[in-house]
Amino acid sequence: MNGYERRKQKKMDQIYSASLSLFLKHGFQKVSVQEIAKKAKVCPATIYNYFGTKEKLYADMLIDWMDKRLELCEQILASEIAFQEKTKRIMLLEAKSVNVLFNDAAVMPLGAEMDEWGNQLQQYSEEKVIPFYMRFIALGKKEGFIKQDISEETSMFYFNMYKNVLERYVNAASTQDHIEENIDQLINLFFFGLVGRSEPMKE
Amino acid sequence: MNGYERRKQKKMDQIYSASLSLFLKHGFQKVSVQEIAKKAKVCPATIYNYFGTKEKLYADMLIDWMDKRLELCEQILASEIAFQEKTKRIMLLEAKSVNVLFNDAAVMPLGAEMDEWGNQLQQYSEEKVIPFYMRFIALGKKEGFIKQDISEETSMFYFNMYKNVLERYVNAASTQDHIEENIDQLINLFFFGLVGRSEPMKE
Amino acid sequence: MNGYERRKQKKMDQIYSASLSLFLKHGFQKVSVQEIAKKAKVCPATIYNYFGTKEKLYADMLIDWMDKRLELCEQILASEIAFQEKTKRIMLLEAKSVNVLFNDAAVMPLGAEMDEWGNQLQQYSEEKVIPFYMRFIALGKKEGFIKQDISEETSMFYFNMYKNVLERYVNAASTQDHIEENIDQLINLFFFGLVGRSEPMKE
Amino acid sequence: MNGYERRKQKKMDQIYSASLSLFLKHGFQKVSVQEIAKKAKVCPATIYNYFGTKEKLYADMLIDWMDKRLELCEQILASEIAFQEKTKRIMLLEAKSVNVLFNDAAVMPLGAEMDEWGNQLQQYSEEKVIPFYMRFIALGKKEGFIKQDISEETSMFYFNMYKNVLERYVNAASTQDHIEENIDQLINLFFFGLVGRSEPMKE
DNA sequence: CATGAATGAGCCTTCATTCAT
DNA sequence: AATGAATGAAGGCTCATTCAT
Repeated sequence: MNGYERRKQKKMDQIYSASLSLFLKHGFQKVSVQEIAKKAKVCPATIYNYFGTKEKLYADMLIDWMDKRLELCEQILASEIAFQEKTKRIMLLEAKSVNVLFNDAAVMPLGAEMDEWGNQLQQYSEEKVIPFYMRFIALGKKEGFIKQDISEETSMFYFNMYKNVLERYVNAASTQDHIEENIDQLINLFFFGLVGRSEPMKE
Repeated sequence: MNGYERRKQKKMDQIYSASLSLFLKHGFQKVSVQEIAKKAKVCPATIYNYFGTKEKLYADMLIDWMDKRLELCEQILASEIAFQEKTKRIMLLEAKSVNVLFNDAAVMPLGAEMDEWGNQLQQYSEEKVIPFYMRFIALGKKEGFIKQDISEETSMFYFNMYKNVLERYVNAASTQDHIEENIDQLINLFFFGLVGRSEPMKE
Repeated sequence: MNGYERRKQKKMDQIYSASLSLFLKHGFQKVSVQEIAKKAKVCPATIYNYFGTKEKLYADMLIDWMDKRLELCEQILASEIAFQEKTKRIMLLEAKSVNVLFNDAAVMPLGAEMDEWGNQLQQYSEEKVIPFYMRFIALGKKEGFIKQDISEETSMFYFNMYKNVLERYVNAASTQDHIEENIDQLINLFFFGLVGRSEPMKE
Repeated sequence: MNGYERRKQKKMDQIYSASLSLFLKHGFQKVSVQEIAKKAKVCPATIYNYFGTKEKLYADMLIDWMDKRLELCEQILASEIAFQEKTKRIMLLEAKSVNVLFNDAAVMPLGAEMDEWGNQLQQYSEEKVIPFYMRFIALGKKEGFIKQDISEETSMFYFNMYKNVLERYVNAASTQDHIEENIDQLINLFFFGLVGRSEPMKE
C-alpha cells in the first residue's frame, strides 16, 4: 500500500466514522452528505468520488462496520466461557446499535430502489452473517442448550429477535436503572420461556 | 353531527387512511404531505388546517389507528378461547405493522423536537396500552401460563418483543411460504423457551 | 341605527381595534387576516364581506383611526395654552404611532398597486389633514412663532418631519431615560435651529 | 485573489446589487429570494450558500452598502467646501434611500429574532456610523455652526431626523418640481429654525 | 348575512448531486 | 485526484381569498 492509497484509506475511514456516528444519532434521512463531509473534514465531492451515492455510502459503511463486529463475535464464540454467557455477550454486543442501522425504514424503501444495494447487504448477510449464526446455533444444540427439533431457521430468528429488541431496552433511558437484573431475567426467558424453570439447569 | 362536522370527519378519515398506507409503505420521511393530500383528494393546506404539522398528523393518525387496534385486542382478550390462542391472535394482529410505525427513527428525533407530540404518544401508551397488557399478563399468570415470579415489566417487554419482531417475520417476503408452521414454533418458544418442552402442557 | 346596524358597527370596531394593535406591533405584512379575525372574534370571511381586501381593511382602519386623532388635535389647537405648548402636544400625540402605520414600506408599494387605496388616503389627507395643518401654521405665523417668508408647504413638511421622527425617539427604548429633557431641547431646535437662541423668546 | 474567489465575489456583487434595488423598490417582505436570484442570474440555493437566510442577506447587503456610503461621506467631510455645503451634501447623499432600508417594520421584528443580525447592525452603527457623526458635529461646533450647549446626542438625532425625512421628500413624486428651492429652505430651517434669521450668518 | 371549511399559489429553505478548476 | 462552488428539484408550510352552508 503506497502513500497514495494510504491517504485514500485514511479519508475513507474518516468518512466511515463520521457517517456512522451521524446516521446512528439522527437516522439516514436526517443526515446530509454535507454534514458528513464536514465532520469527516472532506469535501462533499470526494464522498461522491468514492461512493457515488448517499445510499451506497451507507451500504459500504455498514458492511465495513459489520465486518468489525463479526470479528468480535467470532472471538466470543471461540472463547472458553459457557454457552449461556457467550449468548448473552453476543446479544449485548450486537444490540448496541444494529437495530437503528437496519430498521431505518427510510433507507429500506422495501420497493424498487432497494435492488442495487439491498442485494449487496443481502449477499453479505448470506455469506457471512448467517453462517456465523449457523455455527452458533449448532454449538448450542451440541451443548444441549437448544432443542434438537427446532429448525435452524427458527432458532436464528428467535435469537435475532432477542438481539434486536434488547437494543431498544438497552437504549431506553427510562428503564436504565435495573437493566442488569432484567437482562438476566430475559436471558433466562430466552432459554426457558414463560412457563419453564426459572434457573438454568445445572448438570 | 351536522353537515359541517360530517364533511370534516369524512375528510379526516380520508387523510388518516391515505397517510397510514403511505407511511407504512415508505416511512415517514419519504412521504410528502402533497402525496398524502393527493391520495386523500384534499388540498395540502387542508391537512395543515387540521393537524398543523406533518409530525402532528403522524401522531394523530397513529393514535386513531391504535384506538381501533386496541378495540380489537380487547375483544380477543374478552373472548372464550384458550389463553395461548389469545396470545397468538393478539400478537399477529398487532404485529401487522406497529413496528414500522414506531421504529421510524426519523420520526423520533430522540432529541428536543419530540417533546410536544412524543409526550402525547407516551401518555397514550401509559393510559391505554400498558393497562391493557397488564390485564393480559395478569390473566396469563392466573391461568398458569406465566410464571408468578416474572415481573410484570419483564413479561410485558417479552411479549412486546415477540409482537414487534413477528411483524418483520410476517412482512418478510422471502419466508412467506412456511409462515404458519414457524409461527406455531415461535409461539411455542414464547412459552417454553429454547430448552423447554416442545409441546404446550396439557391439563 | 337599528339593532342590525348596531351589531355590524360593533363588529367593525372590534376589527378596527384588533387590526390596529396587530399592525402596530408587527407591521402589515406579518399580520395575517386570520390572526385579526381571531383577535376580533370574527370569522375571516366576515372581514372580507366588510372590507374586500386586506389592503382595504388597512386603509379603512387607518382612516377611522385618523379621524379620532384629528379630533383630539383640533381640541388642542382650540385650547387656550401657548402656541409652543400646542406644538409640543400635537407632536407628541401624533408621534405615538403614526409613523409605523405610514412607513410600512410593504404596504405602500409606491408602484402600480397603490392606486386604489393609496388615492383614498391621499384624498383624506388633502381634505382633512392638510387643512388642519394649514390652520395650525397660520396660527403660528400670526402669533409670531413662524417666519412669514417660509412657505406653508415647507412649514408643514418641517412640522411633519419633527412629528414623525419624534416617534422613533419616543419608542427607542435605549434612550428612554432622558427623553423629557431632550424633547424640550428638540422643540427648542424646532423653533430656533442649531445656531439660534437657546431659550424661547419671551415678550 | 484566485479564480474561485474572483467568481464568488462577482456573484456576491450581483446579488448585492439585485437585492438592494429590489428591496428598495418593494420592501423586504414583498421581495422573494427567487426574484433576487433571477435578477442576479444566480440559483436561489447559491444565495443560501452565501448568506444562509434572507434576513442575513439583507443585513450583509446593507452593511456592504453602508460601507460604500460612509466612504463617500468621509470624502465630503474631508473636502474644502463650507460646512453648510457639507451638511447639505451629506444629507442628500444619505437621504437617497437609507430610510426605506431601515424602517421596514417587517425586517425588524422588534422581538426575538432580531437578536442575531440586529446586533450586527447595531455594532456596525456604533463602530462606524456614530463616530463619523461625532466628528461631523464636532467640526460644526468648532466652526460655529452648532451651538456649544447642544449635546452631541441631540445634535446627532436632529441631524438624522433631517437626513431621514429628506429622503421622503426627495422620493415623493408629487413635489418633485421645486425640490431644489425647498431643500435650501429646509437647510436654512435646519440651522436657524422657524423663528430665526432667514439667511445664513455672514462673518 | 355570517360562518366554517377549503384551496391554490407561493415562499423560504434544504440537499443530493454535478461542474469547473 | 480532490475541491470549492453551483444548481435544480422538491418539501414543509402560510395565507389571502372564496365556496357551500
